[in-house]
Amino acid sequence: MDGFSQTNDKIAYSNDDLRLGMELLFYAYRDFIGPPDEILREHQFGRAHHRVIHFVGRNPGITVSDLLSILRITKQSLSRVLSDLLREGIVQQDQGTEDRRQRLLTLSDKGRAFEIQVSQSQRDKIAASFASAGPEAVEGFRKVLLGMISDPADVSKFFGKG
Amino acid sequence: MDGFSQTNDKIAYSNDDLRLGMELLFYAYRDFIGPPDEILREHQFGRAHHRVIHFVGRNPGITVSDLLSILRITKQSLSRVLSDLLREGIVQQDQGTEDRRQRLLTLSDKGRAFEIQVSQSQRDKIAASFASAGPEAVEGFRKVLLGMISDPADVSKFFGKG
DNA sequence: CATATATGTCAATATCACTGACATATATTG
DNA sequence: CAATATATGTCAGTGATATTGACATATATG
Repeated sequence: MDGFSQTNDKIAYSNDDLRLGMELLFYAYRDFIGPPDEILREHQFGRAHHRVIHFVGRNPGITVSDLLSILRITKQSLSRVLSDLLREGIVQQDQGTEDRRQRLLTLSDKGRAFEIQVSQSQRDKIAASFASAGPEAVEGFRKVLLGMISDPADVSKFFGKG
Repeated sequence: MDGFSQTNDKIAYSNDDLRLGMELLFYAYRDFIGPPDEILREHQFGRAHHRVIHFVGRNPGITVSDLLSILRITKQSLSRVLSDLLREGIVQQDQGTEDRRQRLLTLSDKGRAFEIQVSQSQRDKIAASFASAGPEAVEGFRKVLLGMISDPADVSKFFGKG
């Protein structure tokens, strides 16, 4: 029975199954975002800075508006964070060539080094859990999380599925 | 090859594999916590209130200090949120019988109804993703997330594994 | 030229978290 | 019993992250 009840060919998950899923997500996220905080604080940065660094690193040349739509925050909120990172030389801003209104964002060398340093604990944690859970579990992890994302294009466009 | 490279009997995940995992977690969490916000705002509540409602509902009679250790926040932070919920009659507080210093927290009928209302979108989202991904994927999702939680006892103690 | 878009900035406000200090009631221990 | 520890609550100050609203500039597009 494996913890769920079966009706015809559909599997109905109990309230407890669903709550467990919600809590696993809460706890994993809680423990995932915690460790980088200390390093960030030494530089007077917070989690918002980390998110920007991550997504700019992942998508070199991303525009401000695309970054806003990933982060789902307002430009006023991004502004403070981004100007910190520009001032510290972590992120670079270049005028777009096709559309010169755009400010294309990339990490500097310093920014790339910082990204690696800050995210190391997260990479280690994911790598350890992936290795321990095994490839089928990893595939299931991906499938379920992808199914919970409102616009899967947010993800796939950055991983060459399109 | 399935997207990862193999060395002996260990599977090494690429930087991109790990980043994908990090982003899936970010996006899923982002989209998961968004929808309840509107309902909460109508009651002048925020996400912190939702978390308290969830975990008190999940663990009736939980003590303040156990709740604090789940949420990993300070008692001063919890205080504001908890007093809102007590004032609104969502959460009830009873003196412990064994240890009368303790304040045992439970949801009122009103609180249980509110919990169902606020969390409905999250249950729907998880249920849909579980159903679409299939039972093996669900098991993998659980395994990987559990592996990322620093203290798995946080979870298991509430799900009768001990 | 008129309008739309991409970006930036100023100001006010709310939520959620923190640290530090101190108070009260109750339990535990020597 | 006296001393100490624990569970909880509260006051005060601060910081990070987010919001809405208003307005400005540069550039693109019709």
